[in-house]
Amino acid sequence: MNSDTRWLNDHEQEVWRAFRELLWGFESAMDRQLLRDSDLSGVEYSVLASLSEADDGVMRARDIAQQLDWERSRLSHLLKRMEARGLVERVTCATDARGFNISMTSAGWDAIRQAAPGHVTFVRENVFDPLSEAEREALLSATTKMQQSIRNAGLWGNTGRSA
Amino acid sequence: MNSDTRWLNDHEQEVWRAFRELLWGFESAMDRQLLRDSDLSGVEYSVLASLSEADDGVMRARDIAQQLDWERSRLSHLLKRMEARGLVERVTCATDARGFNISMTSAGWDAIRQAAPGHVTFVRENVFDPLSEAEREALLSATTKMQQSIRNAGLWGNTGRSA
DNA sequence: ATCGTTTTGTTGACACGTCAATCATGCAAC
DNA sequence: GTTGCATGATTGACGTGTCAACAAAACGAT
Repeated sequence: MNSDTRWLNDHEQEVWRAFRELLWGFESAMDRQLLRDSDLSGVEYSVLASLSEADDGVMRARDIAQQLDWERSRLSHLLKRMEARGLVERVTCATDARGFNISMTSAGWDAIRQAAPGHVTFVRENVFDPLSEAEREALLSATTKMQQSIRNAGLWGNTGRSA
Repeated sequence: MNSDTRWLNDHEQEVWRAFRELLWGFESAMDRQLLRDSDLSGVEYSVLASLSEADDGVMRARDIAQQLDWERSRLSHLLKRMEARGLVERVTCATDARGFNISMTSAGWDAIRQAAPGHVTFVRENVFDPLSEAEREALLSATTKMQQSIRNAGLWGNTGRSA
């Protein structure tokens, strides 16, 4: 991987730079919109959105982590802060004394209900509206392929292990 | 923005989910590769790459921040760590007593020279190789349009102000 | 039953980012 | 030249992520 490195030509540089810029900027723009309109951070929104898809707003911590493809410790740290903010509650689990059921409080429900429309609108206005149908399809196939390639390289996800 | 929210249909959900997954996963995979092969974090690499493009490996901190579109404080914190690691040095600036010249040490040069091939190879293998020419073009136009849209919405970059 | 392993989750140390406050310098207006 | 504002950079508080170490319960084999 030394002198036979296939460096990027000018046009590739341009594509790469645009993609890279979007990569860091999109997330932070989304967080900014969320924080501005709803006082929820992006990660908090993710957790609440997962919970809201469960029937009663209750999930095992393990399942949330798996669904979001997060490390357990990451979730644990966040839940501690969210519990302190009154968005969720940890409830000991009846069927497994190790586990916890994470339950959305009514404040959590309020927060996600209030935040969702603005979030969806952000996605619609900044992803779907600006793109042609062909571009949307290309975006899907391109992202899928890149992800698959990274997976094959063993570099995807939480430190390799599925966690 | 309430009951007239245009929610996502199933296919849009699929596109969005794939894009979102890539958004967080790509960066972290890139960081992982870099850390594994070169003991540099992604942000450290960015700074060193910027510096390496200046003739002598010296830039004003302000210019680095501008080029990377970072907040000054972010750069300042990072430079403190990088200086502690011996990758760069802060040198007082002759022409402006407020400013600092950031200068790459020889250890910094070594690090970036050692890391660059693996990084470029990562990009080549996980972005360009898996995509068709049409997909590469669509990726460029799609990312450009999304970014432009976010800019128009006033949500791009460091807290709005150009910093 | 007990031993070893896996699963579930927490904790602490540290890297990293944002925000608001601070401080000194440059600079322009008067 | 001093007043006022913009610029360059740092700091501290705090939210966030990773990693490694840990503890306790569950489970599977014997």
